[in-house]
Amino acid sequence: MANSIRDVASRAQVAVGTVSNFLNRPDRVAEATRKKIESAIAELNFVPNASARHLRSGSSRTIGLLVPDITNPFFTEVARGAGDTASENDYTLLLCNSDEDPKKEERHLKVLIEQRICGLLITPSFEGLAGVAELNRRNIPTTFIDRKAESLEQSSVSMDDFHGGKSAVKYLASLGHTSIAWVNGPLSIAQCASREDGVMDSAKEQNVKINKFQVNQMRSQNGYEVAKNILESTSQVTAIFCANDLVALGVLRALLENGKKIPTDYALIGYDDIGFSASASIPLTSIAQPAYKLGALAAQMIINEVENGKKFKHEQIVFKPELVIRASTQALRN
Amino acid sequence: MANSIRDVASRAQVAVGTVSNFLNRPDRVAEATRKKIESAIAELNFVPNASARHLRSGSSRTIGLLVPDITNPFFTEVARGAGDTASENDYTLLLCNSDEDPKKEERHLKVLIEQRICGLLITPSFEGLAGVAELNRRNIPTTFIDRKAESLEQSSVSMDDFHGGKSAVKYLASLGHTSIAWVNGPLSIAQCASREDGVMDSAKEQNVKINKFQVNQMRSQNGYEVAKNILESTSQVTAIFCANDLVALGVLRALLENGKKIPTDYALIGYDDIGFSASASIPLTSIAQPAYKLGALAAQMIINEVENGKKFKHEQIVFKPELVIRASTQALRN
DNA sequence: CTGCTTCGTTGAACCGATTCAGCCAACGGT
DNA sequence: ACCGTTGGCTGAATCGGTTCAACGAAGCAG
Repeated sequence: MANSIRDVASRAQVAVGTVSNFLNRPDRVAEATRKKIESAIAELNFVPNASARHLRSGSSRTIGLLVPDITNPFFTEVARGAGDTASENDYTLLLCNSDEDPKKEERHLKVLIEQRICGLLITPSFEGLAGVAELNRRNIPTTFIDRKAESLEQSSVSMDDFHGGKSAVKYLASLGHTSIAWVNGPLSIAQCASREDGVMDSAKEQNVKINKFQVNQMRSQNGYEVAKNILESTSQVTAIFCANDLVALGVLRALLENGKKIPTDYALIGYDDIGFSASASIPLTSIAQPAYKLGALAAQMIINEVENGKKFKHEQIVFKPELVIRASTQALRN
Repeated sequence: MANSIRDVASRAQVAVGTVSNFLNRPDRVAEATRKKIESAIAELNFVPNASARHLRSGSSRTIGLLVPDITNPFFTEVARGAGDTASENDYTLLLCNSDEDPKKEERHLKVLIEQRICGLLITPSFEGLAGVAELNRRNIPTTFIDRKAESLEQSSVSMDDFHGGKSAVKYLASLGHTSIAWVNGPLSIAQCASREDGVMDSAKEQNVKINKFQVNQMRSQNGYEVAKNILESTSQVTAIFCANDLVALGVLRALLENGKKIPTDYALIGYDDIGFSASASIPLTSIAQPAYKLGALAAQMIINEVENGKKFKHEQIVFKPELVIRASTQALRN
């Protein structure tokens, strides 16, 4: 049932080395031989064994992708991009979800090392993960996604979060809003910190007042809960900017339940531009991040690094996010 | 850098076989020896090579999961469940997304065979996939997810779609609705066909009139588009039941844009109960499917089958979906 | 005709684990 | 004292590919 390359060789009356050449460098095999091998493979229903191949060749042609929350459509898109690119280049993508749990993350990292992945794509959610250091020690190329690498020795594909935060506030200011609620996640997450810097920077420039609110996790439920605080707060904000769309959708639901009208009572902006934002009942204005592209490019970069070794020069690519205007924002009437 | 079991053996002054025993059956190794090996492993930073292990042992401890749309939160949850269960049992999960494209599906199947997966979890979206037949020929256990296996020789974990369709209509009838729009996906998808059977069965029982509508893909955008047809249709439906939540959310958006009120003008029900439905701006009544559980159980079953071989007896497990009532439905006023 | 490439092919060694027959105490029963 | 058993350990063979030195044949130049 499980046929080996030797079965193919004997059936095609050639040496095993020739079959291997046929598989990997078909141009080195003469036409006639090629045909014999082709039909032998077809008759035996032969499919090469990836483990054996990896073992001897030393290269696994497998790249790992470790994301903190596969439930978030943003990462789903990243995974699609990375997966497609991997497939196109005949690499296998091993997708792991840590659920924002450092223990799971470490365990996955260990499995990835056992699999001898040739490269890792990761959105680091914790600082100083032991597993990542381990990867470095083993010289396994690592590329950060959605997080800029500090070291020039490492590649990353990330977004300009400062710019994203800044442009949202600038846009709201241009609509006439002067008092804005800013709902952020934990500042320990690098992305959140940068967005906040952008927000504050723009606020100063535009002479706008920012009211800060905070959620512990960037999920819809947390947005729903924090909305009460916004409604109860004394300061009369007229616009709300949330650090991601999930939170914004939660806020949106809470506001509507309280009889508020969007965008008339409050303008609302999210971040990420996940698919659901466009088809939310009040389509959400959002800061769009090209998630698919992020994943695809990161995969391409790590493949280049794997294949070119020393010659490869690391890059820290930063995309500018784009404001996508929808129904949840409009000019302030007064 | 890449240490082998032999390096460990020589460092610990034992035979390679002993190290292998330590790794796989620690109870057969004496306490003193165990300690020597442990410290050798720690000093050398040794991590076993999965490829070598798989090659010799014949078992890959890898299970494949092939889903049609990783973008759909339902499948994301399935993947989480399967992934967690796999991890807990020291299996590796290889998650593949076919994007509803038969070509991609076949390619992934080929890769999975190369990887010599010991079991496959799949939500078949096309009939008679060549790749699946190939798996059978190679005696690789396959478990269907969200789709009942026809053969008693095959396991499956699925939902009672007939019941789901039936209970939604029954519930709407109990609210006083007598004219219902039923928005279904392609009948070639088994789940859609069964739900429709349930809908029609219940309609007859409850003496309710069903207006059928159809979408080609079960995504939000398609729901948005089909809503126009519903609004323009001459028959005065007072309730709308959609074959999944994504479609229902699209319909919801279109209705609200047209100034309709939910649930007063129309009652609306979706299917799947994805996370977004609860936090949609009009929280959606939906037929809940335990996606995480589906994935987790399917993984557990395939692992049992892999480990128990012939002794294993196949099961076709069918869950009953549950109606979750939220704000998008209420009793008809008249 | 000889020497030099080039092309296509060969087959043994090797990658790093697991497996298993076989070995050597140590121990207990008679 | 002898034998059988058991527990712990050994190391060569093996899994199924890739790699590479070597080789024969063909083609070509001088």
